[in-house]
Amino acid sequence: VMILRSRFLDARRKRRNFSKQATEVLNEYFYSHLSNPYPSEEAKEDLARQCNITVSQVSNWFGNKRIRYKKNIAKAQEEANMYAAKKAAHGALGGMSANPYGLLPGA
Amino acid sequence: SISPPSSVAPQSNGAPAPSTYKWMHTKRTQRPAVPKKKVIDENGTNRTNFTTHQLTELEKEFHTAKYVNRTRRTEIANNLKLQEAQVKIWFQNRRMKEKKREKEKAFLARNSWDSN
DNA sequence: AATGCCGATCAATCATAGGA
DNA sequence: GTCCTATGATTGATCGGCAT
Repeated sequence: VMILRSRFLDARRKRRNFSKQATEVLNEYFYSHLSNPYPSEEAKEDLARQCNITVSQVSNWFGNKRIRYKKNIAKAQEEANMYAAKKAAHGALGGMSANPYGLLPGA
Repeated sequence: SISPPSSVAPQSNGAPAPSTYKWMHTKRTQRPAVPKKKVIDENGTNRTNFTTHQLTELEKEFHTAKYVNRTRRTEIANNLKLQEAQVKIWFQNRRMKEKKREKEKAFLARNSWDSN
């Protein structure tokens, strides 16, 4: 209790988890851009609107996601494949084909 | 719309796709300390935790001026026992923080479609 | 060539939410 | 209520680019 951060001042740190749908939207974007999960400012604003959160929160989410993904690639890749499969099954006719996500569990 | 720190993954030919991409390996030099001087911590974590006093003083200074001269910066660093670079970085981060808050505020105001 | 600032990000940590 | 993990936010410091 010496230096202690006067953290109690950070009342704003009253965190609330994002809605399930919001997390779903963010994850879908993240895993469909796994080769470069760095949304542009515009993409962030778009995601923010879709998720009903702020742009900063979108930035925080991606920052945390990237770091934590790296922390445990093995575990995260399962989730990655899950989203990849989900997208593949759902977006067979979708309108995208540039360079999807591609993961290989064999590693 | 610009500044993706790292480009895309190799994705050459034949192979389906890499299981890992460049951004996943990027190891930002594990805390090499600020600019010059080096004071490696117990393990190498050089993220200094400013004391409440230091932060309070820095905030006061910021309230006076968003930017610091070289001379003022030297004084502050001396008084607070911080590296000049740390003071410089602190002000930089502080300005960014303020700007971010203003930005959110504006965006939020724009979003609240009341104006009836 | 050197130094400062910006914008974005990193990386570690804080503090709480959620689940067992 | 206790303990542990998941997760949003904060922040000192780094990276690349650009300006002075």
